[in-house]
Amino acid sequence: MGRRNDHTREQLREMVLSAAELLIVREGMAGFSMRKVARAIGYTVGQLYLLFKNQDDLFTVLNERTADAIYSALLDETEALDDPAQAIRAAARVYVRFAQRHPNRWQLLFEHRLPEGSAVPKANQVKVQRLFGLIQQRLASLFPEADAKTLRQEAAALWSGVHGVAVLAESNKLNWSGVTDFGALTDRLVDGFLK
Amino acid sequence: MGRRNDHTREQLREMVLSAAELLIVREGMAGFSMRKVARAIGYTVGQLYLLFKNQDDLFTVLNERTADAIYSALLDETEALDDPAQAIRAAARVYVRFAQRHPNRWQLLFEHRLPEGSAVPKANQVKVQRLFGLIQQRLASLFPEADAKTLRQEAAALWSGVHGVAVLAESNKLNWSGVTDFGALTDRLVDGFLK
DNA sequence: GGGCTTAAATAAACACTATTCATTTAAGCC
DNA sequence: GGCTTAAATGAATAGTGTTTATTTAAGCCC
Repeated sequence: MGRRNDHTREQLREMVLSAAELLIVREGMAGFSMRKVARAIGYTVGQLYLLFKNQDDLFTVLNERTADAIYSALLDETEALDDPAQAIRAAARVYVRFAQRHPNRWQLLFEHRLPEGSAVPKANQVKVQRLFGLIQQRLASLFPEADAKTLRQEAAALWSGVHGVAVLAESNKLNWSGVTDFGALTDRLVDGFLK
Repeated sequence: MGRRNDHTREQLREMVLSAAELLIVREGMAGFSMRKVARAIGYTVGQLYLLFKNQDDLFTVLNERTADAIYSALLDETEALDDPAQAIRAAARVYVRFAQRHPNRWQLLFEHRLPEGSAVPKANQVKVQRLFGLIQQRLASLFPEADAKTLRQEAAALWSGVHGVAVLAESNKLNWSGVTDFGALTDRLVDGFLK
């Protein structure tokens, strides 16, 4: 076939994105291919390259969405909490749980690298930093007397730690002998830190 | 050519491993290929498959070596230290620095996944757990009264955190606004924890 | 309605990849 | 010197991302 006009360009992009996301969820990065995505939406590969610059571009957009999903999850579970310490604990647990429940999307977000030379787009950086911003705010209201710089460093240390738990919960590397309750592990880390 | 007998089977394996490691260091997982390795040692691809089961098998052996290298680095920088708190601080810094200095080997170790179904070989698991064991010991001598179980959990929480700093130092994801001194960040995390 | 323009979609090609295996080559032994 | 056997090759298979000439049909004008 040639021109069909079944869908608008925007609709097509959306179809590609959701098919790609489903494929990532089901088969992970290893099982992903542009041809599979094309087949899933009933078009040929060539069409994908009229909608996205290349595979990395497609991945970048998917990662934006994953960052949004994490942000929403964090917001949902913390915005009702007034106590900043409790909010941080809840946020950490949500973050770790997201990694466990959506390992393939998590991996795409944090392990996929663009070819060297091409920088991560601003939009993506902002969306990822926003996650961190939530914690920084809570920490600020927990320690109102602290100056901005130490606060940022403190937040970075804390959230690096939480990120580490998430990474290991998801990958099962380091295979902790006997430690399986990552929720408790997260609490331990956060509580150890907030004192 | 056919049979040459230039090298023993063991020598050949060693040649493959060091060529593969060099390639990983230089070009990372993305730039790696079996053909490049074969070319580098002056043999054809087919030969690689007489020496290693497949690419994943080769990667698994490389990862064993990386785990060894990290273990040696940790041991070198901590065995002379008597104070367990200082030893843990030093170990954490070494761990993070390794990730920064050898990002491609680090990535292969912690981000490469075997196809689902095939388990990580025992030898590899042991070599990675050994890293964690070092910290656990130091923590044990720091808190002699603690029971084994809480000690393990405490060590897991601490080392997850350190691992998180390493991951983020190496990947530069989360792009901390302004935080560039990951050594200081590591100290902050460890010190926050040891209290 | 028929022809024209133009955008949408395809199909085929290119240069790669991991992996397998029949075939060839040569080293070591009788 | 001939035979056995292990070492090494080379070609083939089935995939990959990406590009591009070509085809198709939708929308518009006469």
